[in-house]
Amino acid sequence: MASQTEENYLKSLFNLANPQGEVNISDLANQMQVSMPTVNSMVKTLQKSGWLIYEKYKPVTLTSKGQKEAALIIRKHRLTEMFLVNKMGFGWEEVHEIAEQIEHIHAPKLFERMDEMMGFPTIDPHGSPIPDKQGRIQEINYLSLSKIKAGQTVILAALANSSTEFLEFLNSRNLSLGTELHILSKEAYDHSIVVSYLNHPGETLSEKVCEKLLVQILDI
Amino acid sequence: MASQTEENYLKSLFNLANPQGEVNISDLANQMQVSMPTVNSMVKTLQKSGWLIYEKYKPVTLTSKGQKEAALIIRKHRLTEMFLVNKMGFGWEEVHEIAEQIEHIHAPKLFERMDEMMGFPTIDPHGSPIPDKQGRIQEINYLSLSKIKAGQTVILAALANSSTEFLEFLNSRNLSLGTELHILSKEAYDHSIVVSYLNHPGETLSEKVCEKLLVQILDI
DNA sequence: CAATTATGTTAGATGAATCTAACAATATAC
DNA sequence: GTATATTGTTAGATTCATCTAACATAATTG
Repeated sequence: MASQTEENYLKSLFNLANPQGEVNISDLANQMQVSMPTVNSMVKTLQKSGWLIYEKYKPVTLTSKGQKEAALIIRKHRLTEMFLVNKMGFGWEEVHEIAEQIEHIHAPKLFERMDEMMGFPTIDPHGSPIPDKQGRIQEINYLSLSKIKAGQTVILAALANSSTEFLEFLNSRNLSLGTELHILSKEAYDHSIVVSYLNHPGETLSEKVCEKLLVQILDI
Repeated sequence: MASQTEENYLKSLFNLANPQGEVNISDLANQMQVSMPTVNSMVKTLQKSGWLIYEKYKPVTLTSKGQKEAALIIRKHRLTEMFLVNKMGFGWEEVHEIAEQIEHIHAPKLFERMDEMMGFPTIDPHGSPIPDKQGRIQEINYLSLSKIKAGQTVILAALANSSTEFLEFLNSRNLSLGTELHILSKEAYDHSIVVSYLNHPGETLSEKVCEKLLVQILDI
């Protein structure tokens, strides 16, 4: 069984993996906020337990065992976030820190009960998919709002970033998942977008914000 | 802030304290399932942080800061147990192990929400008092069923032991908190008791069981 | 392609929480 | 009240997760 520290490395490895599944030591060190030698010794440990493949001076790759383990931790994290929002009345900006701790609890029944009580949700409060019990993750390919042409109507489906600051920004603009957005115009100079939704007739969203808003095109 | 390990020592110290608040090193070692030298070095650490008073070759005593900290951890444990039973449908025999992990979560709002959702309960699923937010614990002096005379009627109010085995025994006999018990007779030889309750007209309870059943006398 | 920059590794140290072996103090019991 | 048993302490080692300093390899770039 992986220690809490090891679990956090697995999660970071999973999230940092490029399309080939590779992760650089320096990126991992940066993500984990530890020094590179620390990562170096930890990847050796993780390799010994069969969680990843490591060769000197090469990026590391999770084994399928490691990928599954990571996905199951992410499953616990996302189920917890959804439970806190749906069953305990938390705001979507409050749940990450708590889920970060609860994801390490070893109690299968606890997470099964959460899942059951919520009717087996497939996404978390930020629109990210919840891996299933086998650690399989359903990849949904949303589009970034920054890629949408003026005139189109879309539904806000997920967020590419779920930092508290970003979530609080969205709260201040009354933006939540499921909101229908009409793209009124795009500014060529700074790539900002003007949208209308609900009782917001013309809200300007910067490129930085648009990149993080993942949407589905509404075909009417 | 105390580490998870330190929190467990504080909790054990709180539970093992005699009426003078003293705890022996050997009892603590036994409770924590570690060696005495380990406890010896840990009590020195805990003293440096002001959680307890330690003098060579003397039993240790929690400071009031240490007592409060311990009570607040126990508060989180008991709130969690109650939440798992009342809001998530767990049996009283299933919750200890989970609460043992969740009690170390640092998230005041999580426990405040649990408390709120349950209407601020004062006891946990095993009848033990839940310390308040200031770490004050309301001492309730129930009587052990083994001390009750034949002919009396009592209400099962709490348990002096909450091991899974004992709770499963009680489940098998349909005994739960709030059950009204009529003491039919006491056996002088082995101190067993015959009680009637619900649809159990004559159930014999051994002395060992009676000692762990804490009751209130029903004055009619 | 050689020089520079970025990335990765080794060696050695540290603090936390644990252990065993050996020793010391206190308590108990004839 | 000494001998024995219980309880507590010291010393020294171990494992985990971390660090810094120094060095090595790989990648980038003029």
